Amino acid sequence: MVLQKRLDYGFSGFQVPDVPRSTRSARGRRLFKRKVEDRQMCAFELLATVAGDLLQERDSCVHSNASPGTAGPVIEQDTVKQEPQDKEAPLKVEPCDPGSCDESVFVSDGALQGDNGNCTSKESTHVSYVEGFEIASNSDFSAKVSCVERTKEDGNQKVNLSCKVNGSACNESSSKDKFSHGIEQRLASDEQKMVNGTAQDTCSSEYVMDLDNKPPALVSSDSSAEVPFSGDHIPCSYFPKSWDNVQLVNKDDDENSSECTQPSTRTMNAFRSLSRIGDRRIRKILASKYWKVAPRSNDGELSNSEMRRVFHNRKGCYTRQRSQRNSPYIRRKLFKRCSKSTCDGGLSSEDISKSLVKGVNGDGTASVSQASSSVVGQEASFHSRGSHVKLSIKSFRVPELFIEVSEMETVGSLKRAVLEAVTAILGGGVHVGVVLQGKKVRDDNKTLLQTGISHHDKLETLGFMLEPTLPPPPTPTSTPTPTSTPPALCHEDPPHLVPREIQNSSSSDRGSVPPPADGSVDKTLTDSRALVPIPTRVEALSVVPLQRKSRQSELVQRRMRRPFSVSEVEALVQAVEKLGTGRWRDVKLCAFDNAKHRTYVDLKDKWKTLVHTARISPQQRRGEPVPQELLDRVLAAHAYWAHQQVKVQMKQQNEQYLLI
DNA sequence: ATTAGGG
DNA sequence: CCCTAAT
Repeated sequence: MVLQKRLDYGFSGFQVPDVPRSTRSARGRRLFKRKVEDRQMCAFELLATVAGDLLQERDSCVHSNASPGTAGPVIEQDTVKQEPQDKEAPLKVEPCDPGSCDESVFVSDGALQGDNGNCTSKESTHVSYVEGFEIASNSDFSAKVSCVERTKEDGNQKVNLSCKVNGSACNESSSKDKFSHGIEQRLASDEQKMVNGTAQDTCSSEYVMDLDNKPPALVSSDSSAEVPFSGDHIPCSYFPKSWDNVQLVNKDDDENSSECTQPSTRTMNAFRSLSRIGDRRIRKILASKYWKVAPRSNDGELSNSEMRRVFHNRKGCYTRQRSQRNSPYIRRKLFKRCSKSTCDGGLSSEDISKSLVKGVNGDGTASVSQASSSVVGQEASFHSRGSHVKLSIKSFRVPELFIEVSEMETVGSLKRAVLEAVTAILGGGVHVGVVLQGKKVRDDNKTLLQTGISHHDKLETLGFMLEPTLPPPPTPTSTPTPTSTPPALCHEDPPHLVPREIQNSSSSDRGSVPPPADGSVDKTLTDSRALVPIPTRVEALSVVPLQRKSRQSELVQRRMRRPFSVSEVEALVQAVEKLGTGRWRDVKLCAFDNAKHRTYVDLKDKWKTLVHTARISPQQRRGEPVPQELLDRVLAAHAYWAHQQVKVQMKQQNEQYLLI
């Protein structure tokens, strides 16, 4: 079955490295404007455009305190609006340790593709806060950018533009164009200012789209943190061929616009987002369903071990996502498109800075400004520069994912499959949750069938959540529910040592399918909030995905524990009786060929534990009790094959001896 | 890719 | 289950 679901992602704390200074932003801005106008740009690209384009100059990263989460007053043009609640997360730009920042920016100028507009002005940009992304199943990227701040540098004059964009087109009920409209206005206004010179270094504007009421998550300022989104390039073809097919999704109803809490010295210009943003969606259907992913060129960045880790568990899941298949470890410039542009030496992949961004509180504003100003003028290597941009992504949608999973697979394997697919895109650090009909499915051991995920009707209500890996899921632990699918048993030659009757009786239930559990969905769902993309405990969450250590552990999290069911044990025993203890691959093929989550290593390990279990007293055994009869067979088979092995060795020795 | 073992 | 050395 093929699941095509949208991923509603809920975590925060991603860091996005900043982009090196680039000279070509005017073009980007125009493009941005145009794209927005055309509504052909999905939020994600919008983000890419805004962020990538605007982030270019770290040096002049000026940062504003915007309170994306709170509904704020409308900021009139040329008026300064001071937002009292600065608790929101302003960004802090800090020098980056070059050594620790080996990641490149994920934001690129993809949106600028093909645009050869004149680049007349230089612009520095800085994304201060990204609220989130939403990527819909049908193909698009959309993003909610909570607060994007950019600084435009015009000669010695700098204009800071602060943009708050939230997700999709945020329009009033009827006008789809308001979004673009507003942006347009803003742009026009900014440009006007630029022209008039009215914009001083503290002029900022804000584009506000639908806002999130939740406070932004702060990102840890650990410079060594990992940057999930960062990376080199990802194949250009990763992106939809035609952006005409992108849709803007407006998913929030939070109509409130945010305010800019900027320093009073700044002139602010705010575009007030239209109040009610309905749940409407403005969309253009994506024509091409499949994105192409070009094979990844060897960038030699992945060590063997890394690769291995990435692929380690793939066998168990069938993930049909090209990006994953072809470029397993995509944690590189996600937004990089085939833009060969870079007309004036703008952001090229090489330009991407490796520094990371650090998130900070509002009070960091001053420091940020300082930092940025201090760097201003250092045209040189972005490498040396240490500005950081922090982005917090609350939610986003992932482009179409095609995941093929057997109905007999467990929820856990489904999660892993999704996780792998998502990880390929995001770079890991997240945990995938499954939501069905509004309820979180917690039992990873249940099969999809048992959970009801196989029905189309229910499929509609199937959703996934991405959560930070860190807060170890307060798993109720219990729910042993060993309902694994009985493996196919080998129906073949009679085992040598097992009494016939035992064999028959034990294999009587072979092939039986566990009755679908009625309450497949765990009703003990903690709270509906789980579905809410925004984590409450921002602080806690924010730090998690950023741990550098996580690089490996995050990407390849430990496989879900899946205790062997009795029927599986039975199948294993039977197979080993027949094949012996040294042919795990054959055992796998024979008895667990359709159990994707059981590798031959697993089987070997299980046999090892079975032998151990059989040797200890029943009181010492844990977990689901294994029938003594099976354990007896385990010991018998173990002894038998051990003996066989000795015999073979003796024989070989004799042959050798004779030869000599 | 498998096997064998230690952790 | 994970990790690895050795095949």
